[in-house]
Amino acid sequence: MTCTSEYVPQLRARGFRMTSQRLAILHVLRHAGTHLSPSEIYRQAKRDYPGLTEPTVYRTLELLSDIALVRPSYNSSGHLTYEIAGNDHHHIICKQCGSEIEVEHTLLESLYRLLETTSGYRSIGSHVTFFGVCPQCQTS
Amino acid sequence: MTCTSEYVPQLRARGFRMTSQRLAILHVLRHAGTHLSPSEIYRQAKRDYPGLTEPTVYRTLELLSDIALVRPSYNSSGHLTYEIAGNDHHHIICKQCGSEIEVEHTLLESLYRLLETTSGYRSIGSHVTFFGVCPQCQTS
DNA sequence: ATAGTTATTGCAAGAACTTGCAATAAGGAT
DNA sequence: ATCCTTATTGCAAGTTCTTGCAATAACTAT
Ligand SMILES: [Mn+2]
Ligand SMILES: [Mn+2]
Ligand SMILES: [Zn+2]
Ligand SMILES: [Zn+2]
Repeated sequence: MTCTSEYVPQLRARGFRMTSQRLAILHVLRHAGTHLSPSEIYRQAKRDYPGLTEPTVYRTLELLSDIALVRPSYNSSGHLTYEIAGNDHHHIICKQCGSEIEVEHTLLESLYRLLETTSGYRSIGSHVTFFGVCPQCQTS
Repeated sequence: MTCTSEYVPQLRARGFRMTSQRLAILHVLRHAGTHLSPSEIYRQAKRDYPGLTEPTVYRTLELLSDIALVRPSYNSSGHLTYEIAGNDHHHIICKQCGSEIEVEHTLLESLYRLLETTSGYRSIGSHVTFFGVCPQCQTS
């Protein structure tokens, strides 16, 4: 499945257009498979499309988040990072050393049901980041 | 309980000093009782202590977060905001209209126990923000 | 009270992020 | 193929946030 064939319909369905800039950014995120900062995305996508500018990167990442093609999250220093949307998961980051682990979404499902019934809010979102202290840092 | 008498010992206990700047910032947050952005905190605290500068505000908020006197969180547009530490709670923000509600921490307690046992991480932190769609926005 | 130690601050410069607006180009229609 | 509409971009300027370093002031010890 190529980036073009996969993402063009998803953009069109919402009334958005595919552009070289968006394709370059999606390509970077898809190939990376991890969380990337806007500036790192900018740096890499510029290789594909040298005319790319920073404002476009920021605006594109926000759009792609809105239509759920990418997921925003915060790293240990509180800055926004993005990753390509895929299997649902969450993160726990160590407050002290910054080490990060993934958490299956299934662990949160009963909480989400509870939140939805008690709050009335729906489709309460994925990709949450929790902060704690990792096993290593607990000993020292 | 005055700000000075309450917070001086908490800073000292960790080897930090109380300053007019920190006192002014703590005072603003305590009086506000809601989430405030760094620039709003700066604006208000400057009234108490006109010499205050922005770098000090940012550094202070980070310090106070580290020692848990204030809690950081993200608003609907993804920007950092801070509130004075108090009763444990979390938030759900509507992705569409930005409306925000609080969630008792007790609702999350069993999840936290589950996360701690499965991950090995400890004291997994409070003040999480979930994103969903509020009752009003569901109808339209 | 005074002096000494060093955490904290202000300054200045830089990096990251945002915004308005005119120019461009994607997609639809002819 | 060509034109038309308007979503999208680049540019330039502005705002927010960060960082190194020298000056300041909080606390300790005398
Ligand atoms: Mn992730
Ligand atoms: Mn809160
Ligand atoms: Zn750790
Ligand atoms: Zn809403």
